[in-house]
Amino acid sequence: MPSSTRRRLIEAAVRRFYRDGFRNVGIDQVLADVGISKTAFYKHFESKDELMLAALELKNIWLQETFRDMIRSHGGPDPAAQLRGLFDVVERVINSDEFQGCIFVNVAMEFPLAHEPAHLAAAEHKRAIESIVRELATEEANADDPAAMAQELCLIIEGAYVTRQVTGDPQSIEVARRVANSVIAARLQDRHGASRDASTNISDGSKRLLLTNKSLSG
Amino acid sequence: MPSSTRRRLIEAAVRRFYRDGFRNVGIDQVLADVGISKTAFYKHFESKDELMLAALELKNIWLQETFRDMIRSHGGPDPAAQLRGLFDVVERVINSDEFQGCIFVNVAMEFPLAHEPAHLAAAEHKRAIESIVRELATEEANADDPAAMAQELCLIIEGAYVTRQVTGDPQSIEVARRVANSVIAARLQDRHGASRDASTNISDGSKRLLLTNKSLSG
DNA sequence: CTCGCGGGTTGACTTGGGGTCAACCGTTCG
DNA sequence: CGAACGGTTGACCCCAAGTCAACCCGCGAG
Repeated sequence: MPSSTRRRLIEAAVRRFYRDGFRNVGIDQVLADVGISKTAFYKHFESKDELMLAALELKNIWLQETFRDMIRSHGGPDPAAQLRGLFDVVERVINSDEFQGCIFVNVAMEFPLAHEPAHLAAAEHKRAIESIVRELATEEANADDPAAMAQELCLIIEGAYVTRQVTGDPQSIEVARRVANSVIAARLQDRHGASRDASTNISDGSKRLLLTNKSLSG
Repeated sequence: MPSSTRRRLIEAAVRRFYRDGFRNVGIDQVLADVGISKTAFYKHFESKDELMLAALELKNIWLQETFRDMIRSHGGPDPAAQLRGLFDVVERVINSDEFQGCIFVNVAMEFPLAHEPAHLAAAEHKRAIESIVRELATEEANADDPAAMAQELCLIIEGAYVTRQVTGDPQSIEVARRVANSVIAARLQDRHGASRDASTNISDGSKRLLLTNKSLSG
């Protein structure tokens, strides 16, 4: 059993590191959150870096599950609407109270060199998300090239995250939706009457999700 | 006159901070590059933060100029090709030897809180780039909504930068081009025969730029 | 019962980076 | 000449990461 203290450390670390950035957070702050001494900490983790990696791991599986669940819960017959529903998920993430960008992008920027463990974790996470989107495109839509569409949608999602985070502009989801609609329209076969509404600004799924809206992070 | 030493400090700072991240770089490394003592440094700058801000300022004007120049030098009669030419610039940036993402995004991620000076500088830079793109869309193309198109293209560019930086995938420019082509096709009036080639994968301007390809950073 | 062990404590310590300070040096320019 | 400028050295402070020794407590097994 991973000793509930370890868990609590990881969770506190996620919160702190995500909000303030890894290098900006002293280990002491995390320790204060958990109510533990430094010496005790180093019996659970070898280093601050290892704590961060554990935090990323947690976020990684958690986010994949959340993404999958939320997409599934948007089950509808229309493949184009399904794909657009992706951006309802992104919207929830972006509009969550504590949104500070995608934690994996953040960490990849703090550790710019590709070989660093944190950077690798970020890359792996992105691959995982892309493969979720690819599944969706393959199974549920009549796309002419699901893999290409997944790449495109993921690039748009990244753009939405980072634009929102850097500029603070809450419009970026709407921009992303418009771009996504263009891409989806271009990629989808001309069935279901879904191909020619490329520049409608607001997805029809926008209002479907009105849940708690807490504690999300891309 | 800003005392060429100051300039050299800024330039060394740009290199170091960009490659390794701000917090990862000790001031001593920058000082070693320039060949100056710590005390001397603090006669030029109040703090490491101020050095970083100066470095961002330099990059900001430099990048704006570069962007403007490179776009202008792609002057051609076809508005759609003009807009697509934007992505030749992005491609050069992304494929430059020392590409490590957009330095402004990087710094905005290292300083996630919106009120921090570095974060503000990043936001301002992005606004400036967007207004350059908006100019282009307004002057040179028959876009139905230039402002909206500028937002969309900038979001795509961000997506290309960050995807490339996080995953290391050099394909991301091609993905971005495809997405951009969809958007441009959807946004452009149906003149010049430019509207229905939305999913052609490679822009025709790709090969036009074969210059030195050194020292660019988004 | 006691021994070991897991989880925790304290306090003192080292190392490294940001940043300060005092004192000194050489060139240039009015 | 002397002030101002750009530079030096070496000692110093503070803070955060990480180490170490010593101690405490509860608990299950021999």
